[in-house]
Amino acid sequence: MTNVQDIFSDYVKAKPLFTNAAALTISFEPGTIPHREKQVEELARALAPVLKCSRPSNLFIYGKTGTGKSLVAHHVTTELAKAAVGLGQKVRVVNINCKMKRGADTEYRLLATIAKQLGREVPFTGLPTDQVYKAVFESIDSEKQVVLLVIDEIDALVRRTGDDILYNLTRVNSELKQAKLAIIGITNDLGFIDALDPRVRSSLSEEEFVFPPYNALQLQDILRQRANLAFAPGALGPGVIEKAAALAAQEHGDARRALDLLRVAGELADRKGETVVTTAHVDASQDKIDTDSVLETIRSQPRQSQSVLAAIIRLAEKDRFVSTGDVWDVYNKICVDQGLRPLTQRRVSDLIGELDMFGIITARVISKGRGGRTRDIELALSSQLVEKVKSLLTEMM
DNA sequence: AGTCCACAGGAAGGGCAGGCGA
DNA sequence: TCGCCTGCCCTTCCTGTGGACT
Repeated sequence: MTNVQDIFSDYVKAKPLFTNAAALTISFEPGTIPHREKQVEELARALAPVLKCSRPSNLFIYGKTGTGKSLVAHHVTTELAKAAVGLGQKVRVVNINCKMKRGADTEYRLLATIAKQLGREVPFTGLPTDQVYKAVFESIDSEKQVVLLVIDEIDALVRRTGDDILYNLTRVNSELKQAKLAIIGITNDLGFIDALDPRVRSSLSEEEFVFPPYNALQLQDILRQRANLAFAPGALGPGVIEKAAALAAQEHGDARRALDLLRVAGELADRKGETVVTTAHVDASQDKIDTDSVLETIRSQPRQSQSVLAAIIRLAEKDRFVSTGDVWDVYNKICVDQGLRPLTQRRVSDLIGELDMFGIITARVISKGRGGRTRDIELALSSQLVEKVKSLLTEMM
């Protein structure tokens, strides 16, 4: 039998793999950003007018997930604010991420978050919207300053709330007496700007920047830079960085994914008490990341949504073709068993759409002629993962 | 060509909870 | 405590639709 004390003492005695694991997280800001020198320079030039207290153009940054958009924007605006201090100017940077739940997913909350970051407390619900606009406006115009409003995942905001808020924000400048406001919009949806109201489009997107995906070699450079900070010398086995970079390059050159792969591979090796991270750990890391994210998504869903998924799994085991109507029938039975009040078919249809969006299922609208129009629903998970999901659902329901 | 199925999905609105000021 | 305002989840009602069948 293994002695628990031995495990602990082995762990303490073992040479540490990590020297600074934080260097592998997305929030870590390295001093330089490899392969984004051009973008950093262009963005800096576009924002430089701030230092002469004039308003820079509103900017728009496009690029897929993990292409360094937020990192570059954060880096340049932070440096800009520093430079401004030296010149006796005041630059305030307000960072908003619209994907953060309860942060900026509605017009009201976005405004409340902006006001809060500018030092003005606004209750997270309760006030009429025009009053919140007023609070934001006043806190921007409270002194002679340039406010840079960095809105990350701006497409998520517009999808949820429409583009009125952007229209209103872009018009704020004409009313400001002493301050100036510039908006930096960041999105990974390349078609996003075309869907905007033309008035918003022209004023919001005065200058555009496109961040291309990283290729495998560039990802290797990024990983090496971070790995040098994160791992002890000799902790990475041969081919580890190359493998993590190659896997992430397949996922549209996502640096975030590459960093996650390396970090989790390190954690897996560390947990087993091994002194070197190998390519096998990178493979295991890929599985673990995918599994964990799926299970976590499912765990965070409300019971109704879990019941819909349980119905889909039950049907998918019997039949290859699963339609919305089938799901609704089985879902109703599950609700009776669970003592849940069943939702309407309309609502269940939306829940199916959400599961599709999460990538847990794929739901394609098809027409079966006289058989009607419905969705063809399939599980998008491996059979191993389905088993794990099933036991998670039985545990939770 | 027209019909008809089984939904998709948009629009409107109800009910509730959280939070405010009076 | 009350009236008001918000977001959120949900229902109800409705129109739209691809393609097999008549």
